[in-house]
Amino acid sequence: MKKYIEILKKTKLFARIGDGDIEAMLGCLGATVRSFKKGEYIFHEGEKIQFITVLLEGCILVQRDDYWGNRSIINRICVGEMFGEAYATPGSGELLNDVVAIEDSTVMFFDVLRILTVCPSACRFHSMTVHNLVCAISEKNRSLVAKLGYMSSRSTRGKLLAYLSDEAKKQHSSSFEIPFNRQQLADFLSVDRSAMSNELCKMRDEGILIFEKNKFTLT
Amino acid sequence: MKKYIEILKKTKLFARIGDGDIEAMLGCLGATVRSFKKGEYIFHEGEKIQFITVLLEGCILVQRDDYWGNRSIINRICVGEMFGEAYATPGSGELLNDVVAIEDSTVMFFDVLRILTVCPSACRFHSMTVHNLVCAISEKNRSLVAKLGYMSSRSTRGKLLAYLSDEAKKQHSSSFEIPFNRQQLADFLSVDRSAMSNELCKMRDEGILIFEKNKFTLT
DNA sequence: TCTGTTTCGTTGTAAAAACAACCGACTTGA
DNA sequence: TCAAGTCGGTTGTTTTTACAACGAAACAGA
Repeated sequence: MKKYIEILKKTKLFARIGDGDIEAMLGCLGATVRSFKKGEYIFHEGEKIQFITVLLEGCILVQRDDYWGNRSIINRICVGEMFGEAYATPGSGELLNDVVAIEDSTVMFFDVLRILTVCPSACRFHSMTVHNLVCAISEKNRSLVAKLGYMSSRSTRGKLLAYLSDEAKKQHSSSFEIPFNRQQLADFLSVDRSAMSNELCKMRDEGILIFEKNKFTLT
Repeated sequence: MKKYIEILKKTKLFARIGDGDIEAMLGCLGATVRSFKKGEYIFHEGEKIQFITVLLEGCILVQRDDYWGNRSIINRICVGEMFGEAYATPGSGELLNDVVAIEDSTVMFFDVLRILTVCPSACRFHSMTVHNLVCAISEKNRSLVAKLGYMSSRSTRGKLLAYLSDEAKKQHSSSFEIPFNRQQLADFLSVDRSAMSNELCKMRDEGILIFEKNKFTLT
């Protein structure tokens, strides 16, 4: 466990909690660790889960394949980020998405009930963790609304511009890298890959942007 | 305040908290009430807010108009539901949407900092409220993911079927009413109203569904 | 009752997206 | 180093959507 403290202290869930305290809390929260190979599923659609999870190593996609095989990528989880939190809370139904490792990954599981109900005052940082949890879920909520914003554009170009300009803003630079290859970006924005590729090249020819692989510059 | 207790006790935020205790908490949480006329804005895009709000009377839309005048409806808030919670938490940026009353409405405001940080043990139901808050935000989160699911369909028909079948499931009946008129539904699904109207009629002619105004039956 | 407004279906046209198929550049690994 | 697989761009065709415009029905208010 100890070797993951450095990662955990940078997460939203354990913000403003000291190293020693985090270590003490892991037991209190019933934390467990598991590794997954590239391509392995961490959760399946339809599952009921009671774990909040934090990614310690690797990379994970939250996605969904519909009846006709169209894949839609909801979110990409990077090291230190949380997932599953919305489906772990009491009263939530089954998972609506698959969660799959796209690199060899390590994941830490927390029983959500122990976060929400056990020893709210006995463990001195417990209430801070709950506070952090509220903020983290809120943030996830905002990023979902942002994604709805990209997807509500009627055209492929509109979706691309909405996403790319938001990404530039987030990274405080008109030059930035995106965490997707072309197929993944298309699945993320729910558009056809070739049509998207086409549109990107058109925009490049019009001088709106420059790109090379997954590195983009808005001009 | 007293007359709103009946509504508040049915909300997610005050679940499992008794009438008397709710009344006592309103002061502790610094609750205030304000009324809005139909068409009035409760919050504007770009605002910074620190209030969690509960709708006591009326009806509210969370929406956004883009540069070209395309309106996109994120969510419809009914009596007893909460809004603004994702943008009220510390560290969140400005509001990404407008919040507008589409009927004469009454809203209760709670200072989020007083929920999250004041008297976590002094007030005996405070921690229960925080627990409720986590669950409520999670639920909002899931409904956003569900909406992403509708919108990730490539076709208008796919979006309609995804939304309508989900609504049927939610209301436990193949006959149900939706809370939107045609234009609002189109804005909610980010499609053209006339194209959507067209598609609905085609589906009706194919025997997939029946509808009359905002009452639908899937067959 | 008259009038203006909202709502919803319908139509035709132009634009855009999906789809399928293919190619070349690169990477991987046996 | 050869073969297979991945990735991204390109092209042409078909389907779908957006857009604009109109009309009928229902409704609200003076």
